[in-house]
Amino acid sequence: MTAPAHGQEVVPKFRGPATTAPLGVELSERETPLHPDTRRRAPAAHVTLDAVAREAGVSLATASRALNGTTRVRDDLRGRVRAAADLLGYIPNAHAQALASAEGNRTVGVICHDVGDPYFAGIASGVMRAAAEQDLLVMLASTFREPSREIAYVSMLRAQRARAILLIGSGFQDRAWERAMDAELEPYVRAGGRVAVVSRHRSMRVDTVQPENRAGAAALAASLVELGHRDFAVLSGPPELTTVADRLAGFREGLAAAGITLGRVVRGAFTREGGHAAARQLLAAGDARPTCVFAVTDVMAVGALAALREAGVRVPEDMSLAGFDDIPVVREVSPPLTTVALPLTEMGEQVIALALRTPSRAGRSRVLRIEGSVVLRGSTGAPPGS
Amino acid sequence: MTAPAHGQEVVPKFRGPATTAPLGVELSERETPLHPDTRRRAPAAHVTLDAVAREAGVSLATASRALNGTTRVRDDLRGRVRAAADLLGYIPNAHAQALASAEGNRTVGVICHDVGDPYFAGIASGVMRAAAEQDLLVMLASTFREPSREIAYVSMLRAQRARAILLIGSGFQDRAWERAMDAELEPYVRAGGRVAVVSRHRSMRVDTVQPENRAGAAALAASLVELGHRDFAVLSGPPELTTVADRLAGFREGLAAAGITLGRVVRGAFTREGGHAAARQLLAAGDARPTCVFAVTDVMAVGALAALREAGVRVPEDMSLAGFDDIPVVREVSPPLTTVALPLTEMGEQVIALALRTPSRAGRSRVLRIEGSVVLRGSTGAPPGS
DNA sequence: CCGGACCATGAAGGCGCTTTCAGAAAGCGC
DNA sequence: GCGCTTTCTGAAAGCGCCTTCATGGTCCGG
Repeated sequence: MTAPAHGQEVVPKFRGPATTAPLGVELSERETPLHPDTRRRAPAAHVTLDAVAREAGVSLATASRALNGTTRVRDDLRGRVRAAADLLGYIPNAHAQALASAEGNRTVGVICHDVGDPYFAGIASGVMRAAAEQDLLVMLASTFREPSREIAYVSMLRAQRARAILLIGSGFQDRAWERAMDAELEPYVRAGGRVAVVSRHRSMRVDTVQPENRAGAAALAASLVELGHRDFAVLSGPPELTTVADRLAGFREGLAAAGITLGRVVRGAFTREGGHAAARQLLAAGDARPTCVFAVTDVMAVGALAALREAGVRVPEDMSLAGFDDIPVVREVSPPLTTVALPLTEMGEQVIALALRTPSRAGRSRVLRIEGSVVLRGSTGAPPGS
Repeated sequence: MTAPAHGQEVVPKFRGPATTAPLGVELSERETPLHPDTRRRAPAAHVTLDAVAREAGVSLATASRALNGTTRVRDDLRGRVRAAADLLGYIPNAHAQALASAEGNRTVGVICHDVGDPYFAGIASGVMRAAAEQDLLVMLASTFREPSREIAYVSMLRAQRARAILLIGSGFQDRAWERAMDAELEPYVRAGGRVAVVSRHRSMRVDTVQPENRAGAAALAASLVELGHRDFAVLSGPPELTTVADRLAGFREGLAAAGITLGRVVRGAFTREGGHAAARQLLAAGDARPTCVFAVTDVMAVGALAALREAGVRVPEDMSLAGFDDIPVVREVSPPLTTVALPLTEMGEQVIALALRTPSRAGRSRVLRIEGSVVLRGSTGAPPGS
């Protein structure tokens, strides 16, 4: 569908004036020297193994064996093949390889909510490191928290015959979605695909890296009570996320153990802005203010901290604030945030290891529980007037 | 290819004891219900188009056409094929598709230094968003700043016949490396592959999103001079990174324009810790302290800020501090950092757009210049004693 | 010096799909 | 009703590679 060839090609030798595009960016073209044959728009075909074999004067089969080392090949032939491959710049076609060999390809799929979020970036970083060690390529997808998109991605990864699919981040408490996801995953697993997840527990019979959200939140609550707090509020996220539900429940349990009932729960988006808005909403409410606030994620806590500062609420003198996850940024803000630390990078490494490990007895899924540890930092202190 | 049915199925009803693993994590197995035929380790073959065609009672060719809509197919047949595909849970084999059609596959490769770094996470996020819109799958690789690994990844992406390869982040000023990279990229481009980069300019005749590092740093310098500063220091990164060289040079130029010579330049790693260490080193030196410090990236600036605080140096009262990039965290620290803002997400969207756009006249590579804008925040002020 | 065991090699058959190419069916004007 | 064009369908040829399978050659003991 290329334009009909002109008899004469006219390339204006024109160093484009800096045309100014919106947003303060500038687009220009620069001329580059080119090999004569590149000018013709005839995408030089890729070098195939066949060409290598011919160049080396051996059969296709031998060339394949020489390059992959599957079978012994006479040394001199192997040398010739290698040399030919080099000379021609041969790169095997991974698709053809995957198709021909039952071995499956060397790619794994990772689906998270948003790589831009430090929580996922941390886990993804761990996954990448582990993948690199095993010589695997990672296909990363961000769902931007849209459940349907997550399913669509699983489907795409299935089409790619990814060796494993990793689902990172809270699932959704939605029956229909769960069923759809299960319907997508089940045939994949049956066909030999591996699945592992981080932070999901409902209806998933797959290997899981499970942060102890509930216990962690409970422990945090206990620590905060110990500081002297009695009036609490929680900045919560979307209730359909299992992580949110667990942390909230855990926090409640922790308080209950000390005979305290949780006060207000304000709901916000699972982002910095969500935390900011929730905190403002909390302050706006006329009620007596809590002495301590727990944001279900650090990302939200950071937003909340900003909101408190803007409102002139001193942390921790007027109000204590705590989060969950221990993303890097919480150590940089001031005061640094008290939180429940999760080993994010390590979790990423674990989840891929779990997926790739030889499956245990058929039908058994493993659960790797990750205990969070409460880290008290400057954002929490004794309640005012104590 | 289904497993032979058993007469009787015996599934041990055994809830595995929780075996405790190192690192405060706990590994346990849980039993899951399984379809009888899943027990046999005979990875149920994938459903093929052939099966769908047979189920629908049409030829392979028709089934293909019906599903892809490449040619008109009688409505009732198309319906039957669709239904059969659905029923069987057919998912096309992307490898086979890629191999058969010259269309190439729908994946793009992205190589960055480290997704865990907020700078790259921001750009990656933009890439992912744009890719999602175009229904593309992204293969993401982190080099962890090892040049050779970058080349290896390009090679892997070539093997995958990725539609485009995006190189994100500063290149290395190293002749041998450049040559090797070029040798890898050139055949790829000749074969119709697209390449686009962010922040590279040496020896690359490819589409580029180029932040104006030099101009940005110069403008920052001018702004700082305007605040009254005369004594400057720079916390610099690995000199082989082009970005570092440009920002440093730009900052020098900006100062020179005001007749000022740059004082100390302390070199550190391109990380938070690198910035921290560099700042400490700067303070440790007996010299008269500069009144203003420029860290070549925000990530380093954040580390430097921590170091200054630890050393009891007040920012900006005792010393001003500025960074470059405007990653999200700099707005959260206190004081918030002065920096040169780059539209990271947008840059990610642009670089993929650039790569995917129909190539301009043969041999022309486009350069999209991104102007950074100086954002003065709390971390900079008038020099002490003024 | 011959037969069998062993090995490296080449020919050929897929892997699952797209896409010509040719043929059957249907619609049209004369 | 005939010949023509216009549609749509099915057969078959690959895409690039791996992997039996069979073959020719070599090495050994007998």
